[in-house]
Amino acid sequence: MAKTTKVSATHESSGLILHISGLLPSLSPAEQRVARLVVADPADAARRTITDLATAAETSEATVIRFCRSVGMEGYPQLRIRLAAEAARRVEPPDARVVGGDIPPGADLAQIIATIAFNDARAVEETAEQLDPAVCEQVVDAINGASRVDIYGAGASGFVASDFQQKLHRIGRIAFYWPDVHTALTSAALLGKGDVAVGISHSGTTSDVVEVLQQGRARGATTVALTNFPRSPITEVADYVLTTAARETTYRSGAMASRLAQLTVVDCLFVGVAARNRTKARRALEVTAEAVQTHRVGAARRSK
Amino acid sequence: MAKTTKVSATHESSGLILHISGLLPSLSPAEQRVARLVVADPADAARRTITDLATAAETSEATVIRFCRSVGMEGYPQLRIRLAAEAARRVEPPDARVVGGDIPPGADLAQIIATIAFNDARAVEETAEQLDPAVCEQVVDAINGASRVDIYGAGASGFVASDFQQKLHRIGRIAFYWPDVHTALTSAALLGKGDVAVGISHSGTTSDVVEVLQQGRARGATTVALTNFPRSPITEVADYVLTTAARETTYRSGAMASRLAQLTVVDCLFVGVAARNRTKARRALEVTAEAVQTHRVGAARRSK
DNA sequence: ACCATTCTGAAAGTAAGTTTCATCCGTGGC
DNA sequence: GCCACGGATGAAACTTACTTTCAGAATGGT
Repeated sequence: MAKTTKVSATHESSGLILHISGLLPSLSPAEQRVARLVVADPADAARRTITDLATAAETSEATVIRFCRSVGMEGYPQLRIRLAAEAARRVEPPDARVVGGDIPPGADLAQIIATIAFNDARAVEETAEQLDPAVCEQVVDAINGASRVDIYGAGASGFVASDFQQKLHRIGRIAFYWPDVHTALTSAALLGKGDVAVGISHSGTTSDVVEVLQQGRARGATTVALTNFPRSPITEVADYVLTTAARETTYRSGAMASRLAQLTVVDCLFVGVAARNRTKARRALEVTAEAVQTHRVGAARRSK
Repeated sequence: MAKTTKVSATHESSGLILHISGLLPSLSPAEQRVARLVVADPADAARRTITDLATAAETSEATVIRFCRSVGMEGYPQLRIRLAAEAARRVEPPDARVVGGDIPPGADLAQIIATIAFNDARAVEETAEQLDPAVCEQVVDAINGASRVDIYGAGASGFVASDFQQKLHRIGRIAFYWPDVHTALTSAALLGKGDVAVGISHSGTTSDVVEVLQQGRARGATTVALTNFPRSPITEVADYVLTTAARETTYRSGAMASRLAQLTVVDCLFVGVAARNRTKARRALEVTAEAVQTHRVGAARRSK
């Protein structure tokens, strides 16, 4: 019987729309059509009856109901009122900055900056909003109790993995990051009960990372996935799933906002772990800070 | 002639609840009972079915419908979504969270998450706000015209440097990141006019980075500094200075928010460069994306 | 006491939402 | 190439929610 994978359920009142767009790739085609309508204009969707919406999505009512269930709602009326609530909450930014939108061709730098910052900040905020503290807590506990933590990530997610490793190391936790698949597999094979393996992948489909995590799990380690898509392959080999909430654009394929969201989650876990052992962590930080002191040059008035 | 009590229709999105309490005295007793429930807890009312609400108000469904009409709604479902929307709107902003504040000792994870996300998002937004588009433009131009770009950074800033390098590389620009000081110095020594050297340092005092940037400048390269402190040593060896705006806390010495701010700036520069040569950059991105395709596992049907 | 008017809920009626099920389609095994 | 299987899908049956109708009860004026 499976180790019940606990997807951090979008919790309480907010983030449904994000949750839906995260789930989008894992939905069936007909459901995707519904989802797109809903995401495109939640307020409008809330106004429609189920039959109406089904027609607009060129599908049957049954599919709309299936869609409701897929995104974790009981039924259509429930979805409807949640959508209304969310639509009301987001008092859309007045200007024409399409959330998650592409950068218009003729954009000048000022526009580009505004758009990127807007999307990045959003991704961070929304990720935090939908992050389930309970799941985080369990992950923190796992890391805290681990004799060793392995962190995996490829490409852009590799930087995040590396960053996490370095952070844990600075507070005296034994953590590793393996940029190379083979070494990573070897390392994962040596994990055991009480150890923790963290896999980071924006898409959740990076086979290398999934494989390594799988390996770790097979050895009895507690596995954690950090991804943007709660139903992606990586979540199937994870005991705990933490999701980011970045709506990526086409042009910014590097998954830019996603990276920031990942870092935010990493920071939260890090502070969580550090907070568990406050004095020790602080000492460790001070010592490591001192270690690089000689590589600093004078001046720089620290703003307090 | 019936006195069609046409109450000035509550207009558009807001004020329904107020409107209802205004009309309350003019309603019939049974309707008043309904109204009181609704006003007392709109969100709760929105969750109930008409039968449920009728029972709670000790009356019949018919009366609830009459109530809907009395307050200017078409029917119960309409009332329901309006109530949901209003209830959602009236949630106050996330209380006084000290900007840049430390994490309080007794904090639980939910608080930690909120604080970190808040600070991170602020750092990103504020960085974008104070970023000078004109300077960015010049930096973008310099990078765009460079035959080679060197990027330097140590510690946490090293990840950012590395990230920037990888991004530029993905769109076909020749860029390097040197994690090691000696190699970096060697590389910097080989820079020439028309090349660009970028130094990243949160504090602006990392001697390794400053030295290398200095070296690059001496060789005639255009130098760019990315730091949080506009008066720090690194700015003295830079032709262009880009600043982040992160207010760091004491405990979070890892300069967590700063890193996100740096990444945002990097993203802006990157998109700026990419936008200069749109089709070529897009092609390059597509090619590199394809290159990793075989390392993805199925499932997650990507929409379109 | 009587009628007119309004209020009210039961019950009938209609529309919305939900379930079931047969069919279809693509995939993988033989 | 064929077949079995499983998921996806919509038609139709079904259930529940919502709306209307209507007759009785309450009120209030004469």
